[in-house]
Amino acid sequence: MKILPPEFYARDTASVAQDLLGATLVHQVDGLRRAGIIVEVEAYLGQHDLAAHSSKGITKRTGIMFGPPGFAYVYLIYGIYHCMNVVTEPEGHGAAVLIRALQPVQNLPDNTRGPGLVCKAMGIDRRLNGHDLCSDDFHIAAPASRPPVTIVQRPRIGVAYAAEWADKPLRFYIEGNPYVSKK
DNA sequence: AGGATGATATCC
DNA sequence: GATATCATCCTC
Repeated sequence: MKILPPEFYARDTASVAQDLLGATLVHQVDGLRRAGIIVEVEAYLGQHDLAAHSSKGITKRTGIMFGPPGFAYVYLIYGIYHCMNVVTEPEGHGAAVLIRALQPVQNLPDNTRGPGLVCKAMGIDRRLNGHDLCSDDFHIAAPASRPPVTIVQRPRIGVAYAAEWADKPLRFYIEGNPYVSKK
């Protein structure tokens, strides 16, 4: 297992999203290491993508999305849950990949299906917004060799407001994996 | 089908 | 300063 470097994220967002499937998200706090395999993601392409938060431009909230790749963008949704993204593409682009579901590997509860539960299970909250995802205690690691999997492509969840962008197939998941949040 | 619950953007 | 809107999840 090796920690994915910033260069990994500084590419086409849809490609990064698909390449993250099968990688392991790791978060260690107070000596407790939590880990899960990423099985479902969504790509948010940048300022022109009406479904992306960055479509509003650079604000206090979205500023991190316009920063350098390989950093975490964490926000509070519906007052209760957190969602975690990884910033992609070169600095200033405003693109990110949302982590939607994990397959538990270490110190995780059974249900990690859905972005809100992923953050709850991993102990991720707004304090990690803007955190470097290439650090020892918080990173994504790639397996030495990835087993062959079929990647399914579907429209994104919960973005019906985004006009023509609502139907774009920018949600990716591992076919047949029981930890995917929705069929 | 609807409620929880708070930050944010976008108005006045 | 007020309000409408959420990249969700749980319970009824």
